[in-house]
Amino acid sequence: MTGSDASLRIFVGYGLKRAFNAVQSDLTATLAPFRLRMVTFSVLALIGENDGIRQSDLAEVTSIERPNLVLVIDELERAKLVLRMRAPDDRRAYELRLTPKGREVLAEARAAVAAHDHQMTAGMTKADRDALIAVLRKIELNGRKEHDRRTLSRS
Amino acid sequence: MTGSDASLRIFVGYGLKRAFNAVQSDLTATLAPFRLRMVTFSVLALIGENDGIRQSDLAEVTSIERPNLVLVIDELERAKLVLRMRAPDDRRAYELRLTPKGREVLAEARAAVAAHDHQMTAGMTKADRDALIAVLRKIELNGRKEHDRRTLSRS
DNA sequence: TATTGTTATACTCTATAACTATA
DNA sequence: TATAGTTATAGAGTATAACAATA
Repeated sequence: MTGSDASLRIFVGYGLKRAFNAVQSDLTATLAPFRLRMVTFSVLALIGENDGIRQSDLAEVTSIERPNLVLVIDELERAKLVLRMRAPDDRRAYELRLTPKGREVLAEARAAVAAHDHQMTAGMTKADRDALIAVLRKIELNGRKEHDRRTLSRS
Repeated sequence: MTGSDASLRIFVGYGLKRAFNAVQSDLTATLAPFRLRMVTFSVLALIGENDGIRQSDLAEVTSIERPNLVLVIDELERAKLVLRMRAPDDRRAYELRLTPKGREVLAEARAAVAAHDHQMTAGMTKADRDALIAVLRKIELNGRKEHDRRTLSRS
């Protein structure tokens, strides 16, 4: 007896969870050779894209709580991929920048992640992928909208 | 400065994670009034769909490790939603069944989850949703295929 | 010997409160 | 008084090893 989950397969959320679990597991294996985790890869990419971004802005973009982001940056700094530089105009803040090594590792890891992403979506055209990305963004926004509705009605 | 994540938005995996986070957060709020978590709801639904299923088969279907599933069933049993009954043909095993209260709570929770799922996919037609579910399943299978490839090449 | 359910445990992820130094 | 970064900590969620009862 193997059991069936047809009654849950009708939900988008269930498919989302199972698809994400599969992707997460493969992505973790993809990033291991670079000594990166999903979260350190994302943060590395975001610093690369937003040179000089501050930790609190980065926390905002990633939805990572500030205290947890501190540890992520510590990890990237220890690996000599990222630098914390005191902001000249606000001595409480740090501006985050990639080191040359950080740029190099990011480029290589990004190529590996791109290959992984294409394998996960094997059998789909570029148009399919773009449509999927748009739908996922729409779901994310619907979720945020619901969250705001719940939050406001509690105030 | 708010920061941009365009360089990650090109990945399906990134969209998947962000969409799932939003859905998870709303689903958790949806299930709270029933004193259910995502995992207890899923397990409740699967027992409802597979009357008499055994814990090890349920662990297989859900990809939940056996030791962790024990605690989930404990929680559902304490809430009087599920019964462990000794299997007549194998006295090591338990057959899992819903109580009448379990069936009742499942029906109500399932209706709430269906409403939540539709809100998360607001703006999509039924055909859109079905197509999305099919794509997500495809990704899940691609992931499993990659996992098997990696696992076999290590043996 | 192998399997079912269980216990104990550890590791990761995430969330919150409170501190410091600056503003 | 508020904000940036930090520390400490606690709670989920998840994973593994080892055990008792049974096959």
